[in-house]
Amino acid sequence: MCREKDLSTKQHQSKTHPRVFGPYANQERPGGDQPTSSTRQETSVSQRSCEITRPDARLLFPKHFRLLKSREFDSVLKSGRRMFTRRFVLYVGHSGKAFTRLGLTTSRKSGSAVQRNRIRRCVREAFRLHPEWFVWPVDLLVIAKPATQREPQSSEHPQPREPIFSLASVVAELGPALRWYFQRAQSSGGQDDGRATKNDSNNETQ
RNA sequence: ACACAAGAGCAGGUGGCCGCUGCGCCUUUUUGGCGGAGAGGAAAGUCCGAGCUCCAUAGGGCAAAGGUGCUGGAUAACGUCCAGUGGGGGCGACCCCAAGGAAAGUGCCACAGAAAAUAGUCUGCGAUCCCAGAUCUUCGGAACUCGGGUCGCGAGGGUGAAAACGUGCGGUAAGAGCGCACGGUCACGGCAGGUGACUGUCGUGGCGGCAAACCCCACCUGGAGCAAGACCAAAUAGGGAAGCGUCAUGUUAAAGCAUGACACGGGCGGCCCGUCCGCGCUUCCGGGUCAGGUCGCUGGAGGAGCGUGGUAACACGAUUCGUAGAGGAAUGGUCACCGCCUGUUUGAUGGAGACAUCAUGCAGGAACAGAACUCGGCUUACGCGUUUGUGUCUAC
RNA sequence: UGGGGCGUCGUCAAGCGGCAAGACUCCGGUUUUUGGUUCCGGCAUCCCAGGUUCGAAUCCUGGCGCCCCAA
Repeated sequence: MCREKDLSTKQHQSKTHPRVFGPYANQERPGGDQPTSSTRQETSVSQRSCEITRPDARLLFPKHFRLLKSREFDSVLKSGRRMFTRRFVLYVGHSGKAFTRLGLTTSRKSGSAVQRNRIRRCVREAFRLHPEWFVWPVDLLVIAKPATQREPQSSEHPQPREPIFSLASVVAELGPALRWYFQRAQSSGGQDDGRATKNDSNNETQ
């Protein structure tokens, strides 16, 4: 756990976001193909400006697109693939429905009620504006990290105004992670490797 | 100009696009469209008081536990608010006070100090006696010093946060509230004022502090809380409600009826009175649990201005307004413009200058903080401008 | 949401009005050729702010933080 955190912070300081997940792919498949090199360079920041004023598609987010029940949360937590970013922990599991559902968890350690509302709204808006992230329907669970772990290099920054949540920062953080997930799952032969990836990730964390 | 005190207030605005949750209407009855609404002064902390809901009687008495504590009023109620009394702080505007009882009782007051509370004696003051010394002597003694014994005293020194009311005079062998005058404070009584706390005055008597130490006095408090609770559906599993206590005697063929006696255990979150329940049988069919749904769920001790009454809190009257209801938890994201503040560039005006005002460009900032049943308060967090008042300085 | 409990040195903690014990750690010194051990010394805003008291870690009030429980 702490080893991965050190890895992610070090990668973040070098400002190469998509390479955060590089070591995992190499470790799991030592002699395999690497198809992610061609699409690694395109980032979601360039697509963001045109998507806001896109007039052709309605980007709705009704209630049944969300995870509502406790056992739905438990099933995603038990059988989903776990990923880490700088401020979130992601669980991606199989959706039984024809659409992608989103679940959010912000504990009391991640800030006051105003900050928790801010985190949920930003993540929900990023989920709503980017349906092209999801190649097939999944159940996505986003857990916010505590405020102390969220900003590991805050002592080096003199200004305390830096860790404010904005939509652009959330999109820049979640987009590459989900794109890497779908590319790797597609290359390994479809959606049936949820168990295997979960076991692999557990082996890596130890 | 600076520093402060009190009061009332606001919580940047407008528009475009894309979204979320209720409500109403129309189509469809999966859904879609239109209209309109959508966080706060503290929504927070959960510190008090209530509404509302349930709990086997919330019925009485005693006790325990907890809370409150100057007076009068306001209020549904309050530990809240208003007005006053007393005390304290500040030069002042003004602010603060859990502010009953130490004369009901118990207890404590470390260290220091003689003594920390029925006063007492380390240094002391004084009287008297004894011993010794030296001086004077009319040889009888006189007065003094040192030491010791007895008695009286509560003044001075020193200690301490606090030393047995303070100061002055009298008084005495020495002294002492021992007496007197003035003053402080407390209790009681009289008179005057006030609804009252209390104030003024006179008289009598007294004089350590601590009750946010135990306690005493007066008053108040049943408990749990909307995840309370009600209904519906499904599954699981066997229980739930109502009636009947026992014995003896009398009567009766019996059942039954009447009278009398008696019993244990448990419940009513302590005890007593009081009251309810029991084992088994009979009759009836509903009952419990659960992040399933619906209701509870927002119109209420509601707000605004006006009039009347009241010093005020507040009350009354009529008018007017319509004001969030989520449930893994909505009330948002983004862009543009305007407005505010700070820093800075340039220009203009005023001025000797410092600097001030206006215009313009750039950069940055805009606090504390998110309803979970609802109200009345308290406390805490925090940005801004404004009104009134006080003090100091400078100028006229 | 509701109900409980606790904050004392870097850590574990005692102390319930009168000098803040102790153990481990750390720092400085001593012993030793050196290290360890031993010995000596040091290191506290008693979570914060007010109040009661002569005097507060303790008593009272209000905040802040942490932990636990019920669903």
